[in-house]
Order: sequence, then structure tokens, then C-alpha cells
Amino acid sequence: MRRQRIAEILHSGQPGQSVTVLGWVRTRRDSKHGFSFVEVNDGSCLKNLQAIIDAQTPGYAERIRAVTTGASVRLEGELKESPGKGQRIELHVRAFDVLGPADPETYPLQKKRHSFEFLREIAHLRPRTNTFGAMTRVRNAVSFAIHEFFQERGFYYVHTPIITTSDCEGAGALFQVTTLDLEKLARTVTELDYRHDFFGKPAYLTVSGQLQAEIFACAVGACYTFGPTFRAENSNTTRHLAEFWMVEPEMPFYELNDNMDLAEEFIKYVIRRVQQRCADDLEFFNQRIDNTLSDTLANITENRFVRLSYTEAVEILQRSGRSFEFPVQWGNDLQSEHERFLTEEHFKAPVILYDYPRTIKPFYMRLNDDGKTVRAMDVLVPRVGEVIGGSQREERLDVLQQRMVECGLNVESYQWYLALRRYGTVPHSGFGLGLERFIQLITGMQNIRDCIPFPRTPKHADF
RNA sequence: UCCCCGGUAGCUCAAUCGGUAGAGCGGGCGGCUGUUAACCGCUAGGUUGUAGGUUCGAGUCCUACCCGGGGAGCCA
Repeated sequence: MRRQRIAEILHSGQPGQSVTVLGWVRTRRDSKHGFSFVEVNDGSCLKNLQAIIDAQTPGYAERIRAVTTGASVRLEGELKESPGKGQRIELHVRAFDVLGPADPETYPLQKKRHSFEFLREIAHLRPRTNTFGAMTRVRNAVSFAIHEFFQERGFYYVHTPIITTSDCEGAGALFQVTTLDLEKLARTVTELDYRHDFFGKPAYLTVSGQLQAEIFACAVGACYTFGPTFRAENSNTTRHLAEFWMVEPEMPFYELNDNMDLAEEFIKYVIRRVQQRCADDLEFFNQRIDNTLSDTLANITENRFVRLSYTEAVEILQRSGRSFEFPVQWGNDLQSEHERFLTEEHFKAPVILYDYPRTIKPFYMRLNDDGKTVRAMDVLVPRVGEVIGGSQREERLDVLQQRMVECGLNVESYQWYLALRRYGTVPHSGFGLGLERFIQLITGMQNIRDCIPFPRTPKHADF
């Protein structure tokens, strides 16, 4: 008999149908002389399938005691309408096996709620919980929708390198990659000779695929990257990971407004897709994690994002009458409290800020005619903060070179990047979306470490 | 990295003024029931994060360290 997944059974299974189910036991309730209720989950959906194992079922006496929370089982039987509340149909078992028992004395997961802190310590078992099952499905749906969005629009999925030798854009601290025997060298030399390292010079894990994506955008058209990114910052917050996934579209012939349009459309598209495909999971997050979630998401998909310049934002903040811990002053980067005020109190909506002071943004952003601001844009959302950062890129060779010098970069090592402006330069734009922050937004989860299967943060790289 | 809070049973937590360790859940055993956070009874389970110190006496006070969480900075 073919195995059927529980999502399919609960959705379209009919009384009288024979099915085989393979999965993990969530709970068992016994009737001593009658039968046992066993709830099984196979990860295909949030809901469990309720199975009834009668005491007359072959092997019941010997094996039912091994049907405990966490055990893996094979259940064969017939679907019947359920007389009880809480489920449309249930499985009446004809035959069952315990594939792998789970000692209830030591199995860490209980039927009750666990703290997320505890679950992080058992990252190998937390996917078996409701929350992380839902997380896994939502993350999958988000990833798939991201590809759909760009593929439908003719963007190419480009694979940019994970290992890089360019200490690019000063976007955070880098993880170094080496095959040198550091322990041995520490005992024998005082200076490293990178000619003996694998790449013949220092190499690092990428902090962004943007510069390489620009190469392809200026060749084959709009493209996007979607891969892991690494930052060696010693950040200990609910919004930072040392290893995270980033989506970076890059579009030729796009100016900043086109870029903002795309970013807004993109966020709305992905959320709608997840709403369609993971309705149960989102409902779970709304009920158990953050009961403002449904409203937040509806607010995002149904309204236009507020757009205002950095300068206008500064004026609003200064006129707000609020006393912030950090004073608002033109030329300084906005603090978390300022962003939160704008998104959570003043507008109560996502906000796209653009035209930031040149001094607080990287070299590659296009300089405005005022000479003071650059064509940057950040998409800020309630609670999570910056979920997208992007810009129109500086396509003028001379201006770009000057900006690089200004930012203290070694112009020589960026010759390939400058060459894109030297030969057939075009206006172009792009942005980066932090996948886990986006998932935080969509699920309402408080901590980004619970939005990725195996979080990497300072002092944490287990599993 | 800085600031704040915390670390007591497998999990979540309580323990008054410094006076000799408790509950719920989970586990085991028994009972009961078309149950569904099941219910009822019994029961086992602890070097109170680590190392020092103060004290007749420390879970409680002091010092250092380790670990966890939240906030800030950096950023996506």
C-alpha cells in the first residue's frame, strides 16, 4: 500500500479509503480495556492525524507501550468519519509497527510547550515541534515564492561566489578562509606569507554577492542571487546571524524609483504566496506567537508603503516632540528607536526611506546632484526594522573612482568593478533582502535564531 | 563589545528577614474515560551554573569566572 502524507489525507481523504501513514507520534491517550488514540505527525502539515488502535489489533499488547511521544511508526488502516470533535476523519488501524522507539524517560520533547531557549539547545529535535515544523514549511514557501517572483519577471538566477578575495565594500567583518596550519605557524613564524595559502592571498567568506551580480546585470539583464552570506560581527541581538541567507536582485536600466517599486511588489508578492500556501501555519503563528500577525501582514499586502526621503524623516522625528535616547540630527544614521517610531507609531506601516547622506552609505551608491546625498533606499518594517537595503548604483566612472578614494578603498583591486563603468556603462539598481528577517516578519517570531534551522551566532556553531 | 536581568528536579517556575528544597507539567505504576493541553490516585527524581569568601548556618549576602536571555551598537 502506497504511503500517503497526512496533509493529503486530512485535505481530501474519504471514509472507506485504505491508507498507510508513516510518521512520528505526538501523543497517545489510552483506554485500558478499549483502545488507544494516537496522534501522528509527518511534517506535511501542522495538524496531526488521529489514529485509533483497538486492543484487538495484532501486536497491541506487546507494542502499544512503545508507541510514545517521539517514536516513529507505520500505521495501516481505514479512514472513517470521526465522531469526536476536532477532526473530520480519523484512521482506524488494522496493523501497526513501531519503527523506532523513543525512550520517554530521556526523550526531551514533551507534549507541552517548551521555551525557545531550550529548543535552541536541541536543534536536532526542534523541527519535530509545531512551531519549527511550521517554520520549515513557511521558510520553504518563502524561498520558492522568491524564485517564482523573479522567474516570472525574466530575472536570471545567478550564482555568485561564496569565497572572495576582495575585502568588499566594508560591509561588516569578514570570516577568513585559509588552509594554512595556524597552530603550527603560531609556533614557528611571526609573519604570515599568504603566497603559501590556498589562493595565494588572503581569502574570505562573502558578505554580499552584489558586486558580482552587477557584472551579470550589465551583461544579460536583470538577475538575482539567493544564497548564504557571512558576517563576522560580534552582534548579539534578536536580529543578527553570523550566517544568513540573502536575496540580491540587480537590474540594469532601473533607477531608484523602479528599484523601490520592485522591492515593494516583491515583499507583497511573497507574503501573498505564503498566505495562500501556508494558511494553517500562519494561523498557528498568529494564535500562538503573535496575535497581531494577521493584521500586520494584511496591512503590508494591502497598503502602499510610505515613501519619504531621509531628510523628511529627520524632520518628522525632530518635530515629533519625542525625546529619543539618541538625538536626531541630519547626517547621522537613524537609530533603532527612530526607525521604530516611524514604522510602529507615526505611520504604523512599512516605510521606504531614500536619499541618505553620502557619508553614512557605501561607495557604490549613486551620488545625487546635491552632492550631499546618495540614491539609497531602506525598507523598514514594524518590529523587525530594516528588511531591505538597496540603491541605485553609481554608473559614472569618474564619480565612482572619486567615491572609492574618499572611502579609503584600494582602487587597484576594484579594476574589474570599474571596468563595468568604463565599457558600456548603464544606470542600474538593486537591493538585498535578509531572508531570516523577512521570515521574522512573516511568522512574528521574536528571535532570528528561531528563523533558520541551524543558527550561527558568536560562540554558537553546534549542529 | 557595552548596559540590564537571570541560572533551583527532564521542562516551566516558587522558596518571606540568611534557618536545612517545593509546585505544575513530563516520567513510572495503578484506576477511569470516544479521547484530543484528557482526567483521578500513588511514586521516583536535587552537590541550587562553577570556584572561592562572609556566617553558628548560604538557593538567598560578597568576589571572580562560565552559560542563557533582553536592550544598544554594527547591519540584512
